[in-house]
Amino acid sequence: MTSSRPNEPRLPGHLDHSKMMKLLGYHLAQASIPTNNLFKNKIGQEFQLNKLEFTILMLLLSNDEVTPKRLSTAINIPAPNLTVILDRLEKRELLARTRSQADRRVQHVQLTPQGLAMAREIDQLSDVMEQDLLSHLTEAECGMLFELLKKVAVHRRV
Amino acid sequence: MTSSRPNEPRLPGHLDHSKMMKLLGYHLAQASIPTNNLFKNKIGQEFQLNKLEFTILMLLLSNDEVTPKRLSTAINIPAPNLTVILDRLEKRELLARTRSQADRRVQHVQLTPQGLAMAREIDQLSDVMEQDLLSHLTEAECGMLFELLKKVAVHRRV
DNA sequence: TATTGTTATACTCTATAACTATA
DNA sequence: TATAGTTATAGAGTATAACAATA
Repeated sequence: MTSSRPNEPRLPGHLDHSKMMKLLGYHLAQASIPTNNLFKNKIGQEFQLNKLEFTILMLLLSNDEVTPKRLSTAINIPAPNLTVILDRLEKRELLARTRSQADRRVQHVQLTPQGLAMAREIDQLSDVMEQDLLSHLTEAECGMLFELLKKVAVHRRV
Repeated sequence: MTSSRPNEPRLPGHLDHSKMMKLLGYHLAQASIPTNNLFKNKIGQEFQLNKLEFTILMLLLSNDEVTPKRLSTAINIPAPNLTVILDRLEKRELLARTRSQADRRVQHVQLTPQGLAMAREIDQLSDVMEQDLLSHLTEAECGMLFELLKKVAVHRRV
């Protein structure tokens, strides 16, 4: 029952996890632990933002004429959930929603001055965070890792 | 406000996501979409297992003398949540909990014959899933990707 | 009749405190 | 007094159906 390779590295708890070490999904999850923790410590906690909220602020920083519809498509969350998130960010006066004149069903979502300032700040902070995270990798390794992850991500037809 | 690189690849919803494309965490999340979907379609749905339950079955397949304590340490979930998961799997008669004779506080968690059969089946299925997922990568790329992800995962001191 | 966005709701996951039984 | 495991509970995150307003 126990693994035939007793010198494999083991999990905390000293359990053989060789059955998972062959799975990409497991490695992705393991690699996500430090990135998620770093995000929480460096950005999430201080600015009271979760990953989705962070992403929304970043998208608003680089795009005009953003609507909830386009956002929910882009980040792949159901419209009702996005409504709640936008409510939250609007209540904090980080963004504002205005009705389109051309089509009154549509809303335009824009950063407020405070939202813009915060978005710029966390954008810069994310660069620092990234340097820390990737300090163990050479620049070549880093480029390779990103390219390989993109190749996996493209496999989106499932 | 809009990105200075208008020919960058864009997100569904046609949004510029250049601010996220520089972040490892974002690439990990994007790459996790197909792996998670594939897991759900090939294993999760048919066997009614989530990722944690799958991991637990795999750990039980390769380890003896497993206790809830060791499991909760290994997969890093709070003990109360593990109790609920083990309850669920025990009710399905995939595993059994027995009191240790040496220390009656401790439980030993073991696969039942059905649990063992299922664990072996999903272990083999996970190999097939993996082939599909990595079919876009050469063997060298695949090895490189795993090594780079391990390097990132080691960065666990955060 | 279709689309944008909202409300209401339910289900899962995750996190914490308080408890029991054993040592 | 400390440890293994449980109970109860609260909070996030996620998903779906039904609705209002507009086209």
